[in-house]
Amino acid sequence: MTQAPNYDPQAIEKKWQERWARDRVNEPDLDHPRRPFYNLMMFPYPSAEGLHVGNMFAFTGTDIYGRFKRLQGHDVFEPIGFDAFGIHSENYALSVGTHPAKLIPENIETFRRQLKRFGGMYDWRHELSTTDPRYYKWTQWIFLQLFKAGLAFRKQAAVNWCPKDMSVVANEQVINGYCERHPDTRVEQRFLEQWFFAITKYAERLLRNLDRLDWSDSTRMLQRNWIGRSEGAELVFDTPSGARITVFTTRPDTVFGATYMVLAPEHPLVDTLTAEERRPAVNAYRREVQAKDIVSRRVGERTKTGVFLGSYARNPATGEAIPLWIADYVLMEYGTGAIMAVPAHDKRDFEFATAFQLSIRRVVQSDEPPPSVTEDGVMVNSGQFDGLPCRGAQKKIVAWLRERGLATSQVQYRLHDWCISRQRYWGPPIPIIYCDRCGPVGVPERDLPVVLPLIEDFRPDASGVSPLARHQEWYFVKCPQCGARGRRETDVSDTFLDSAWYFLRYPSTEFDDRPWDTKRTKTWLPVTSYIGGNEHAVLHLLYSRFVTMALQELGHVHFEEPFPKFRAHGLIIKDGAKMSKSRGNVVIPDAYIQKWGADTFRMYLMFLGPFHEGGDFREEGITGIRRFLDKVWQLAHEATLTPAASPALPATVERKLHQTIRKVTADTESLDYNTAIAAMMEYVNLVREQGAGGRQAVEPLLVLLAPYAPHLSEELWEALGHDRSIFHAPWPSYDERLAAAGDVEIVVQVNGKVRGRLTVSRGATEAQVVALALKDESVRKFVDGQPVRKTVYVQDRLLNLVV
RNA sequence: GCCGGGGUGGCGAAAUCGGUAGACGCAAGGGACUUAAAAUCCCUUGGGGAGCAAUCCCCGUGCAGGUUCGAGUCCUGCCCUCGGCACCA
Repeated sequence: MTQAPNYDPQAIEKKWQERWARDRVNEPDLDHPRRPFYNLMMFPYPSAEGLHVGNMFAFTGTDIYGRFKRLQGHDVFEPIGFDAFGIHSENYALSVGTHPAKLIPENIETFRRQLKRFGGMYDWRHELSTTDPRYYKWTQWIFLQLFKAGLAFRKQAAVNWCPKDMSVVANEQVINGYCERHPDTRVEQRFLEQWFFAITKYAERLLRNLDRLDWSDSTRMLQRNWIGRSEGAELVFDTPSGARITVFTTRPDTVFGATYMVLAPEHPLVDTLTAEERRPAVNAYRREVQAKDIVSRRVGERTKTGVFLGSYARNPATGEAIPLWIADYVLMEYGTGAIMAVPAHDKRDFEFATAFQLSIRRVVQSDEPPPSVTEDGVMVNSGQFDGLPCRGAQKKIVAWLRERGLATSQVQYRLHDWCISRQRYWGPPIPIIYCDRCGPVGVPERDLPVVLPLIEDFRPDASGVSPLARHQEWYFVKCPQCGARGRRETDVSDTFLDSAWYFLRYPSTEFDDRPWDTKRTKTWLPVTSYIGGNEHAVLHLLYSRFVTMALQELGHVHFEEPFPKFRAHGLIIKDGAKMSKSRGNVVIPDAYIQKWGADTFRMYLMFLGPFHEGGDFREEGITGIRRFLDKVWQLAHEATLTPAASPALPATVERKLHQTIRKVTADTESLDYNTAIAAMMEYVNLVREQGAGGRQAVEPLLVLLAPYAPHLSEELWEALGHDRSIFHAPWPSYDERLAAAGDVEIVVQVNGKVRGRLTVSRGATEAQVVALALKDESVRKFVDGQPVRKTVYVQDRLLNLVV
């Protein structure tokens, strides 16, 4: 036998990466595709540490799917770009004392090299970076469209202020009261004028559409939770002062048990409702609460505090006068900022009532001591509603109060409007000019982009004003409407706005006169398949959906959901913990690729565990993949020696081949890459065992393997005499009959316990199998002469004899 | 507290509809080849027990019950763990 060349991954991977680039195999015809398939992965943030294995895990999984679709005959567009603006980049730049405008291009260069090295099927013609003025021009343009439509607006609001970042951060970037990027820094409460996007206007649609999106359930659940829909009613409580207090409640059936009321300390009616003699105490309490940061108010001390206002409201159901209080456990941002307190049936109200000795009245019968929150009980102490199940009573009570104008059905959402202002430098300037006469005016579209000036002193300070304000010649500008001296908005926009539309830009990167080309967009969007991490379930994915919906309403795109199909991948952890620089457990793939080659490393990551679950990175298993690829290498080189018309495969190998094609096809489609790889391994083991190599056994295998190990498959495909890329080959088809042919082993149970195995031909009847089973010695031993009372037969699988 | 994943050998994991638990791989042990090692190939490998042996029996998928001819899978109640939300009315 001729000596096969050694498998040298470094050499063949270089060879094929160069050839793919030369022959433009990864560049579909964007204008005339026959079967367009937009295969998208979440683009990376180009950190200084470079691509880590977590990125590579996600990108490999996406790339395998793209290559699989390519082999199935689709024109696959798999673009790549960089999410390079943002506080994260800026903080890093500050820490190393280099300007981000210098640092980011270097990082991107590293990422490019790594992404090319691992063999991603990227169309580099359409690379983008969010920091490119050619890109963020259109980020600003989107802001202006939303501004014109009234969907971007300014609002004085309690915002989260991170003292480390020295900037406002969105609710989504606050984790348990701590800054997402500074887990040891508590976020403070500040009142500032900020730009918001009106995402809450779309809450219902964002929620409802989830039902018809083909998304991972886990992701949909996270979004549902985040949007936080509650059904209930708004009830009106009159006061002697004439002021009416509206409350939101999910339990209008308990209104007879409302024995006091609580307003948020910031509630606008507090002044009106405070009795003169209580004013000092009330004001002191309000100051005390304001001094607290959002965190200690929300997640810190849960001890109930509050003060009595010295006045009363009338319970609309009972007509009783009930005392009015303010307390910081009621939040101005949710509902109406005021509640009716039902201490018998709400845990928080109960704690408060107990602390301040307020009366507690049960209105739902229950065996538990108060507070009982059950909705299964029967109404008591509730006038004409006594005896009704409280679920049914909800509607009746609302209807009864509605007649007097004291109730309306109401839906509340937990979702807040999206605060996009950042008092920082490294982002797209918000394209607004303030004029004393005209107010905030949008920068005219012909003047876009508002270029981020290259300033050396970009360090933020605690003033709440962006560093851009220090740049005088940039700051002062003529009002586009009246020509008077105006001032530019100095805040930049949230980096999540950059990433909320990048998928729209990819197919149209060469156009500078439009954000996206209508025809290209009609051809390629919405995105056919999107794969990414669940850490973006409520940030990026929700924002992108909102921006797309708004753009659709404004007539700029033809669809309202950008990602009809989304799959969440798992997380690669290390030693049981999330990889992070601070833990020092970040794994960089370069050394592994250097040692084992990209193909081995790609497959190793996919074999680690289920793609949607992720797994713990440990190096040990990698040799198993290399051994497998060595075997494929050897089989293929042996096959080059067999004639083109090689003899037919033995029946067992042929059957296994068809079963393997079936399984690899199904598993790759569902992203179950670990079991697809296992199936290919089984097949190779069988072929070797049977000594049944040859072209017929190997060529279909190489195509199945091509998405996983593209370089190796190309090399072997060429060695077998093909002169076009393996990615022009058709995905193999299987014959269900051949996959099923042959004998089957049937398990014989007696009373549910396995007592024997029979080999019969496929499709054997129950009678035949029973007859055979009763001849089997070990089966007879357990039947032991007793009459068979019942038989259960599962075709081609199992027979159970019950005696 | 609420909402979701998940708990299977020494390890990573498999197991369409309820139908042979542990595929595939790692590690480990034994053997072959070799002067030797590496590589490669072959065998063994959930636990316990019986037997000279081929082989056979019992137990086993977090815990306790249940449904079923049959449960890793379905139901009830717990425990642990990971993730999300959280004074959200």
